[in-house]
Amino acid sequence: MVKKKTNTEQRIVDAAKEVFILKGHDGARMQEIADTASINKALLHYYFRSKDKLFERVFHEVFSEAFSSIAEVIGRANTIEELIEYFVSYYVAMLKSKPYLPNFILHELNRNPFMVVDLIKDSGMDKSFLIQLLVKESNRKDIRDFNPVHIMVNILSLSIFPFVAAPIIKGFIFDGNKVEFDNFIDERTQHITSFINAAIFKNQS
Amino acid sequence: MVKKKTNTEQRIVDAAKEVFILKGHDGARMQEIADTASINKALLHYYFRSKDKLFERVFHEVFSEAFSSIAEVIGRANTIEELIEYFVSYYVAMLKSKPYLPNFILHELNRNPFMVVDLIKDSGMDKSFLIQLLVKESNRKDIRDFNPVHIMVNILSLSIFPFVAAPIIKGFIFDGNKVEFDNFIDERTQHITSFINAAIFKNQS
DNA sequence: GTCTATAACCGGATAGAC
DNA sequence: GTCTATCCGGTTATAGAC
Repeated sequence: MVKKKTNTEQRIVDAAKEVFILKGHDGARMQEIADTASINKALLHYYFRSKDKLFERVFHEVFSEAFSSIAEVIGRANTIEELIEYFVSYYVAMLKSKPYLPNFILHELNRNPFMVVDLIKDSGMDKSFLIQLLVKESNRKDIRDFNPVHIMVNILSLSIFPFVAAPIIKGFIFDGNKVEFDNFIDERTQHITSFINAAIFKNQS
Repeated sequence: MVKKKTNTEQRIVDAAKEVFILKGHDGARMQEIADTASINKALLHYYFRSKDKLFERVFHEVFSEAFSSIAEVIGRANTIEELIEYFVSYYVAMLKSKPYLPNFILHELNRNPFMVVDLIKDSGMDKSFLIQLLVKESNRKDIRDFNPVHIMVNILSLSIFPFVAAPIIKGFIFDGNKVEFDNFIDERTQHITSFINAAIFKNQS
């Protein structure tokens, strides 16, 4: 049986998550984390030896929040239609509830690319299954001739990028109007799936 | 006539650009910038009063490298086909030569969202022209019924995101093979334009 | 303008009492 | 486990000679 984590330890991790997400690894201050957790700096070092160790813990937790169930979602798909639908609806819904995720991960991707890529490889996401499915489906008569890798990148781009660029879309396109932006996000799953389907299927009017 | 900038000043800005892009605002060190420019720290403060002032100068320069000609490119478009072609080919080519740009700007977008959005507004990019063109074109009989804002965001997403996520695509999809990744980028302009065209135009086989 | 030396400060980490 | 007090290295910024 897993030993129950102390209350303080979780409080620290939660506070660290908040500050690291807001300020990034380099911008975050141990003092601010301590203040947010309502404890003192020394205690941070008692639970986690260093800032880097604390960050590592936070990153792993945040990362698995994002990727723990994606492999299973993909695995259920038998056709490209299902893959698109499952993938997009899962990603957009998940990012709607955790909009900070893409920037947090991309930030670390720049500081430490190999570590992040290794984490993705270990996440259970089955690349060969994905490629196999896409290659098989690309032979269908009703589907246009596209490179499966581009299709995969397109699905990711259309789902994730609006969250990465959210302040620009909100500020520039919607003049800071939060309601209009939220509407836009709510329409997004439906729009992306029909947009991609229109692109890859032949003979639709 | 504009006074010619001293050699040293430009050397500092170039060095700062390099370091800030690589390490980000918070991760960059004035010492490293000085070393890169082959001068000493004191001289940095002689030319620019503080780290923040130097960063501001660098950011403005990098930003205008990215956006100075985009407004003119968009302005030449009369139809949605032209808009897509001009926009995608300009962006992908520009990002191919400056792949660091998206992350640098997105990083600052998190630190300072309003400043970045204000810069975009002042960049001469004519939002109403863009919307007007898209709305007009969306009435065409040969075009599917799509929300113009989503189309605009799609064009941006498909063009920019692969550069943002480059280490993941390179590392995870292409197993670190740089040549395959470069090929992928070279195919990208062509792929995106035909993908978007297939999505928005009716009755294509 | 450019340098060396140093001030002033900040932030991560530790010592040691309770 | 939790606290206060403090250390110590590193970083921005300045003083002052040349």
